[in-house]
Amino acid sequence: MLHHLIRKLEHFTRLSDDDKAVLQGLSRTVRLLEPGADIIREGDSPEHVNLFLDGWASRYKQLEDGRRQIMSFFVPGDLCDLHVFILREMDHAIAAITPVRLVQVPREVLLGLMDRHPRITRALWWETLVNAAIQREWTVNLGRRTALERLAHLFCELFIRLRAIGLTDGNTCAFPITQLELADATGLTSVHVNRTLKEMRAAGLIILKGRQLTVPDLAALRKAALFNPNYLHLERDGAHLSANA
Amino acid sequence: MLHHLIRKLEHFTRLSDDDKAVLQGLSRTVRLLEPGADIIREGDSPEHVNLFLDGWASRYKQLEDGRRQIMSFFVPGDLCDLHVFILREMDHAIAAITPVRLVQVPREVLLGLMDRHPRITRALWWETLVNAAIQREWTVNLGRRTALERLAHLFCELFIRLRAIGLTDGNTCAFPITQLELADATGLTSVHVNRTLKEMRAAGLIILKGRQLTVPDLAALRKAALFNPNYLHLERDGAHLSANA
DNA sequence: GGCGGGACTTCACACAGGTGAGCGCCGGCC
DNA sequence: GGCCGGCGCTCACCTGTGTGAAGTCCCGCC
Repeated sequence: MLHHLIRKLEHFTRLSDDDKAVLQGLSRTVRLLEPGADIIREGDSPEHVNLFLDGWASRYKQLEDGRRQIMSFFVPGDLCDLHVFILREMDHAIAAITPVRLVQVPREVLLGLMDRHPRITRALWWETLVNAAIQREWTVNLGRRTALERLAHLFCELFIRLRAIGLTDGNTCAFPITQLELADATGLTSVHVNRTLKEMRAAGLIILKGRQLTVPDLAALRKAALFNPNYLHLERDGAHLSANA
Repeated sequence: MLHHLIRKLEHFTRLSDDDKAVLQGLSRTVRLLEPGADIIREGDSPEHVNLFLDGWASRYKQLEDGRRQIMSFFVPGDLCDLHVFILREMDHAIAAITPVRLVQVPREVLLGLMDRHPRITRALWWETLVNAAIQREWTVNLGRRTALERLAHLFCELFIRLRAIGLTDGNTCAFPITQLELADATGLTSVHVNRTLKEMRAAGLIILKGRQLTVPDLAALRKAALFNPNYLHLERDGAHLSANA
């Protein structure tokens, strides 16, 4: 059930069989959500940490006048925010993009786990730090990259994140994001996203069709995006995972 | 020495005298930096957690072609990243804006503290969550706000953060940021920042002169920025701090 | 197998913000 | 007390991206 999370954490550290069993033990109280459903709303009181098993979701904020910004995407194996329950209320919302299957980890379970399993705790800290780094990189993306670079960067990031958990097939992966959502994530309009995708397709940078993304030449896409993967803090392409790669 | 951090944490929870003494005990190995000096560089291996006692600093990234984005500002009482030392290398740099005085907290000290002082630990988690929320808000700022709104939002945020640690004087605070730095933080050019500041001054939203910011009407500035302070997760304007406000 | 709605695509036009350059002020330094 | 460099400020012009609207495609549903 939790193989995506485990596989991701193993990019940072080796986990013992016991560690893995403990993590697997988290998977009670599974929650299912339909596309478009809110997982949590602004103003709600966070009670547990959400862990995504399957499906994609987005974290977003909406300004009073309707302008919307997606602040991050969740893919399988992602954790919401370690310790969110410390906060009194959510300052943003999270919505399912595709059908989503997630585990709600109660605070006591999480705290107990962090109390007793130092290796897992360190791995979860790593996860937290990487998420912060991703958020910072998005800041750079929105602040200083052009439309084409922004989109290329997002494609690179998501492709590599998915590859790290084994959800790519060669140079292809699922990509269930609409152009409107891409616009809300990159600070553009859907019209301009459309124009720019056209340009990227013409340049042979991506093939994007039927909720599937193909990256014919990752190096070229990286270059177009000024993409530097260091902020994901993966051990060089999962070197120590080569056994089961 | 650490009153800014303590004052900030007390917006989240009451700390015992013992807790405060423990925090004060952190202040060894103080480091001094000149304006412009790098506190840590991209590629460096983080060895300890930096805690800012005095002065302002910025976290930034530079693209290959020189475009620069400031991803956050550090003010007194701010912590760099709890547990950074878990990562092998920095994915960005941090530079002093003014003369900076900071404490380098070694990993063992920090881990020991988090082992023995649950209340402090919870407060530090809160700090971490708030920093993540600030980073997300910057994403919204860059993605969906206009130039004037972005600047107004930044002024609101910094004013309120400074007020939370007692570094405002009425509706005035220190503001040692150049227009170029403002541009790098808001994803604009310095020319356009200048234009926009002119407009904001004309509208009576701010008085900015000689490294000092005055906010004649915070409510008006908030409105202009579409600013919602919920993401800072401060107890309503330091309600429980009223004793020493 | 037709209908409806969401997603994608395109167009003509508008404007926020970028570009490159130049000037003046001010404070630090020899 | 003069020089120098950083910062603030302005200008004329340019362009990347937004706006509003409309048409098409495709898939799920009755």
